[in-house]
Amino acid sequence: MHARRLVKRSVLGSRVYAPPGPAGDGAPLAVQAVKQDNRDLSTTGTGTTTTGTGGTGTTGPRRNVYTVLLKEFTEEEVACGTKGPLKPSLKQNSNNGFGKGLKGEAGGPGAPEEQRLAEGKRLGRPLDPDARSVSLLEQKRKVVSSSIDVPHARRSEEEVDMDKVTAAMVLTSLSTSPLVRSPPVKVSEGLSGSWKETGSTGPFTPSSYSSSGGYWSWSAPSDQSNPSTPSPPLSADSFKPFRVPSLGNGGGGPAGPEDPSLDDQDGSSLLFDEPIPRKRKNSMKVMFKCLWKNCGKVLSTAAGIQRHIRTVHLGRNCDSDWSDGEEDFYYTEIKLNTDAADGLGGLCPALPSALLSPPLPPPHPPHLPHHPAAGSAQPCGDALRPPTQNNIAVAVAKDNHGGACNGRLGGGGGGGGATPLSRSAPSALYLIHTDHAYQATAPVSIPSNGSSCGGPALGGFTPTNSFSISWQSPPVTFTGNSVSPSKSQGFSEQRSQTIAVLSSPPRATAALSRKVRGEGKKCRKVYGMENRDMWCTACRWKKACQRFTD
DNA sequence: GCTGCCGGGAA
DNA sequence: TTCCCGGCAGC
Repeated sequence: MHARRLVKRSVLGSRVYAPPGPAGDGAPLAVQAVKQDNRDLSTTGTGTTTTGTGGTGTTGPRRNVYTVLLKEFTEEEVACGTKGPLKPSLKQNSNNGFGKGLKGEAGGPGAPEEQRLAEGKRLGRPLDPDARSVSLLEQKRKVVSSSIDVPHARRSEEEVDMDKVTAAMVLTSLSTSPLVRSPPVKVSEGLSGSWKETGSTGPFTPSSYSSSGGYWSWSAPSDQSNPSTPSPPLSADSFKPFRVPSLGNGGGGPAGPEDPSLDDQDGSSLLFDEPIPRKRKNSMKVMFKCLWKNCGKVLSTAAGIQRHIRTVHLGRNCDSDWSDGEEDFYYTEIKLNTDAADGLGGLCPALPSALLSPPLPPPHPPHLPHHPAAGSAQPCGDALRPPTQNNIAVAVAKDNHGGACNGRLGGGGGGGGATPLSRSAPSALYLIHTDHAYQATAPVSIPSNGSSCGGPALGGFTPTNSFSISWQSPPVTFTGNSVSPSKSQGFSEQRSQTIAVLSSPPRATAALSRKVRGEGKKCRKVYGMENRDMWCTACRWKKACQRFTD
């Protein structure tokens, strides 16, 4: 059971980007497992990433150690799949679907075994702990490591990048997101098994928005194939923070904790186990906006926007509903707050109006992958690679962050969401949900490290920034570069002013304005308590005497 | 402790 | 708007 969980959580087969640097300039990496019999766990130092994987608990006295390696592949290897370890998965999966890919890979001698193993686990049957386990592990290793998602036969660089991004995000989620503690079990499975099948036959249940399956979703129901995960099925909403790739509003970073905002309500609730107010959720209307340059078309359904992108921008056959998910990166989700009472008025206080006032830059549709400005606007993002056609990660991250603070904030900089809709609709902003308590008293501190990271998207929140808002306690902290240089100044200045106003002690002003106590005779003294009815009205009311003013 | 009066609630 | 009162602050 545990072993299986580990396997499922394994990143084997995932492709990730190495951080920009001398060694790995974003070169695609594949996580592979190398079996090393009888090796001590502590000696697995060959790989970039090491981890003791499953099997240690079921292999008996003889321990097999698997070293997870990050292997590098050239663009050609990844994109063409003509050679190298990735080839099998590419070929096998090129028939549109992980599940199929998995099966294809497992089509060998190990497939039935794997299936039986799964079934056996499902039925709670004990497994044969001996050689069978070993072979199973090897098979599993094969299956997992080779089942790298290859969405479709049409294997363009963009698609490759999408996979990379997905893998990277998964890894990020696994390592950083507390939320992933339980859901993550599905990650590798999703990647290796049923991602692309979510829409149709796979065990995965497509999230409410995943009409195309272009983005990965964890909204897998209680994983029918894996009873070992007690986690209850999460609602589609609960996964919003994770569906970043397709959600422009998405909160923050690639996964979870960093992203506060937008989906804050969801994200925070997930992070802090706070129930999500139904009211707000119901008041949010979701729209989908095309991010294609100079387009900005807004549709009410994901399918519609995808079709739009597919046909209008990608020039694909409109008759075909087939989608490889590419469209997902060209539109963003916009939440419109339809609840007037809880809408802008309620939210604005959280973000001082001054913050919202900065002149909006000219509409600049955040054209994700193609937008040159985006890259120039965010020179820093270690997690972000230069804005090349390949770099969908940038788009995703930007999109998410823009969403995080979305709206006008997000609409800002380099490629934010300064689209007509985002500007006209207060919605984006809404993504920063606040509690009134916080609004009222919150001492707001915005420690900005003032790095060169001029925020592109709206505020320029980058994955490396930490943006945290506590909805429970007044202190609200914004850490990291939240805005672009030019904008940040105005932003911070105005903000500080606002803060000053907010924090100004009422008492102090009251003391200054408090009427100096009159030393003269007052009605009370003159008439005494007995003749109170002779007092002036003010005196009777304990107000400043109007009769004997000083 | 007395007194002036601000802030705010109730009618 | 009027009436009333809790509570703060000066003395």
